[in-house]
Amino acid sequence: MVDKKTKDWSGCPVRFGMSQFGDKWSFLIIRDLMFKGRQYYHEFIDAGEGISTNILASRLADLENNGIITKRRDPQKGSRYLYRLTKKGVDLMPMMLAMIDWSEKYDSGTEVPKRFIDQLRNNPDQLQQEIIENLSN
Amino acid sequence: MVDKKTKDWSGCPVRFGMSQFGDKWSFLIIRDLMFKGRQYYHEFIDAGEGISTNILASRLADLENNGIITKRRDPQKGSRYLYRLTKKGVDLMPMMLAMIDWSEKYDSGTEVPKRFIDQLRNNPDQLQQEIIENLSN
DNA sequence: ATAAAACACTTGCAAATAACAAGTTTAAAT
DNA sequence: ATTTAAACTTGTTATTTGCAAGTGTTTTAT
Repeated sequence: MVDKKTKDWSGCPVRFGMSQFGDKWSFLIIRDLMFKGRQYYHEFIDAGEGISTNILASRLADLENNGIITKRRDPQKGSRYLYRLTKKGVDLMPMMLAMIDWSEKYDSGTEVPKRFIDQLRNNPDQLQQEIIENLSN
Repeated sequence: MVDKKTKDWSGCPVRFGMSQFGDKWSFLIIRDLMFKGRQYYHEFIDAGEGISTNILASRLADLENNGIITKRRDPQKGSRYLYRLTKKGVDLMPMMLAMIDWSEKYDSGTEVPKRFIDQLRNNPDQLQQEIIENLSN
């Protein structure tokens, strides 16, 4: 559970954000959903970040409770669930992109494709539109 | 320590960000420095978020090691230290502003001044300049 | 010059959280 | 009807956090 004690805290927008998605694993799940095309439980597990199954289940439940993702049966294969960003989740994109921009600037080892970072800096609105269109609905 | 195991991880910009400032307390310290004019240890303690002294000391050391803040003696009062954002720290502002924008949109209880949020949405560059000018150098 | 106060930590310990491994449940395919 | 796959859940151990109290350095007061 992310920031259980202050779940209902309100007033400061930074603290509100932290209470909604403010831990490492939540950020990585949102990244997977937003930029990597991952949408199944096993894809998050296999992403290679080393998240434990109980923590993944807990974070997915938190994000769902906070209205950032939805969970439903996969119509193609009913034994598994399909996780998707809601509008509220997609609206985190400017923040995620700002973070990517910053990291690309300060981490020499970052691996953002040149085309991505160029477009992020020259035409962020179009980049965002393209990413949104790529999210299956 | 924030994300000790993956301190030197590189490749993914989101994960890099998480390794540099990716926990609740680091975000709140950056918020204090960036928007609230706080720059002393005791001001972070007194901010009312309930951070423990050991955790604050640990996070300040992490942020300093990561080049996001600097620590020096206060020229006015040598018994205390002055914490400041570096350029690298100030460059987190777009991300922080994007987060504030999102929270204001989704948290009815948020308390961002109307003038701030209007300017954020209409003229973010100017808002940013004003905030930077307010940071004492 | 010495003692007291302010400030920024540091340490020790109990409580909470996360990681790891193994087991359970539900639906699908055979 | 049985087996397999997928998504958890549970139990245990390790790590991190929160809390209370103590320490070291610099400033202020006497």
